Amino acid sequence: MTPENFIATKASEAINSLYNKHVDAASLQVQVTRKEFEGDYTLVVFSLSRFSGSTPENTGKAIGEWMSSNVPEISAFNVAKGFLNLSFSNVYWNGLFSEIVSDANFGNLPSTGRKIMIEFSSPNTNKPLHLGHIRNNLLGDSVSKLLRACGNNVITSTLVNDRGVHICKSMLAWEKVGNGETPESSGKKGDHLVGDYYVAFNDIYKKEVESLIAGGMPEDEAEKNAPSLLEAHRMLVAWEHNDKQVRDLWAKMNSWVLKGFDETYKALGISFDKTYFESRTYLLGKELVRKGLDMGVFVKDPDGSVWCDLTDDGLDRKLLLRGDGTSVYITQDLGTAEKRFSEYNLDEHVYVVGDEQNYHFQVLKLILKKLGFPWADNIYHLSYGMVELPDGKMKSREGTVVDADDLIEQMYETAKETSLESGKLEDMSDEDKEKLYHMIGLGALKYFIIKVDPKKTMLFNPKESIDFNGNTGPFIQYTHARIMSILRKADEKGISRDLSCLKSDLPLTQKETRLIKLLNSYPSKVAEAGEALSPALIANFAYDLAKEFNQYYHETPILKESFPDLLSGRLILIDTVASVLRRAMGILGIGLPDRM
RNA sequence: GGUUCGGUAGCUCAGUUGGAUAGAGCAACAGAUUUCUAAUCUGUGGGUCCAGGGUUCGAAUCCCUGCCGAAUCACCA
Repeated sequence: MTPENFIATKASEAINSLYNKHVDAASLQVQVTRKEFEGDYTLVVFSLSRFSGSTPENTGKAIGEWMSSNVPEISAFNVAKGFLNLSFSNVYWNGLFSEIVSDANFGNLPSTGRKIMIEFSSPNTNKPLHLGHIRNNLLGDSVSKLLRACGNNVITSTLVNDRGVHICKSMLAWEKVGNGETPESSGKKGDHLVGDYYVAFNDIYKKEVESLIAGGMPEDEAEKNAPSLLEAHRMLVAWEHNDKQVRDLWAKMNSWVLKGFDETYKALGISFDKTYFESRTYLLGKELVRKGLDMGVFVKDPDGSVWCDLTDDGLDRKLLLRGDGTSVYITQDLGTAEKRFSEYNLDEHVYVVGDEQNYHFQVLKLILKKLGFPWADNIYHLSYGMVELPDGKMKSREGTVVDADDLIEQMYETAKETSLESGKLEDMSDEDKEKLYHMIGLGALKYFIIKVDPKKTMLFNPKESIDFNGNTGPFIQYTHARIMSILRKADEKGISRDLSCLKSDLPLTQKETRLIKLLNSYPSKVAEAGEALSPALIANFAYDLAKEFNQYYHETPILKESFPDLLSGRLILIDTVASVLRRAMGILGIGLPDRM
């Protein structure tokens, strides 16, 4: 039981005993006491005057007196306005501390038996990943780990958008001006190579449009009739008709891109349990359209196109099948959702997709509901805002896109520079150093992005992101490294860390009870974050804990003086801090080094 | 125009089911290193929580109106 629940329960008993009124413990408000007041937890008593018929102050006093004489764990109380501040005894904190230490599975919630699929990343195979994808990938990866920590069976998946006219554009440009260039022959990473031809296509296209306009064609018509664009469309049709030459080229270039993506994912420390390819799923959903027509939830227009009328729900009419019978994006999504739920027997499905698709997912859910699927309510769109740069939005046309690989490299380099400046790693092997630079650089990047509320448009300042102070990943990594350093030193000195020293009368300083309080709140923080699909909550928790530890570290000579039991108890405490930091940062996908 | 989401310190962001004098970091300034790692810590200054109204013991938080910003409203994906 958490301290908050404990107090609520006891307070409910107090009210029962004092005023002979029943009040549900869950309805009572208990919060952590603010720093400037004496006490550990605070019961808000304003609303309890109705039971006592007295002022909040008197009510607080009465309940406080009852608790301090009837609840041995409560050592003191004071009342300020309508707030009853309660202090726990040293015995209680020691007990709580022992519980945390002895729970090998601390912070991992019991199994829910629920199976959840989470789809994220979902890249197009015509260009490399950029900063926007990084936010997506990091969110998806950390949320999947968070849901696992919450006791769910999680399947990570990605849907590779490997077909469509945008892919044909890269292919076409490669055919025209590529001279047979390959990743091997050019030394370029596959996704970058293909991306270059996507850019090359746009150059060709732009010139064609210009010359058509110069020849007297209106702009909008020129944009539709540029020869290369028409050619790309013909290529798409050939692809759909399984034209061998087109398919071979497509398969070859896609394999380059996918290999490039794999490297980026590996550098980010991300993997998927299941990879779907749009080229194999894009025809799904037509069955559902038929079903919807039979059920009368869809309508067919005279031209043969099929629609779902959502005007009663405050939305528009949504197209599901074109007049020629071909499907559109949402048709495919309906089909894949149905397939996944039935194939995997899912309880929930989370989609990590940018907020420009909020409307799409609103519609998707609504249509699935109209089709009568009971799981339609268990679809969550984890929507995230755009990443902007100090000089504005990223625009691929203007070349202001931050490339994922470049960024990762840049973070690594900065971590390396800063580490070299500190000069603390001279005796470390080169191999370990490389690992460490990567861990720090990536930790900085991941933490910077994950700590921001997903739905907010965020500003990414490349310079500031590589800050190793303050609320950053490296700060937490550094805190961990310091703890490990102390533990190493303790081992050298032969100081034991025997759990038997944890007796109920071990004296604790205020800073130490604060640390225990924080540690103890971790499981409920995980539950809360899992509920809200918000790894940012975990990031902020980790920072709070690291900060609290650093303050403690500064004013407490951990290895100096004191009795053996006290010394041993302190070491166990900071060891537990390190272990909870590892758990929390593990959810964010951030590694913690033993030294740095 | 409709819908959805944002607006908190100079900047980047927290702020729990409505609770006490709204918090961090960065930047600025002033301090602390014979140390268990100073990549740290302490202090100072900095606020019309977009504006106005409402609900109540109590509002950054909930409701209404307005202002500003973003996304979206495709036979694109």
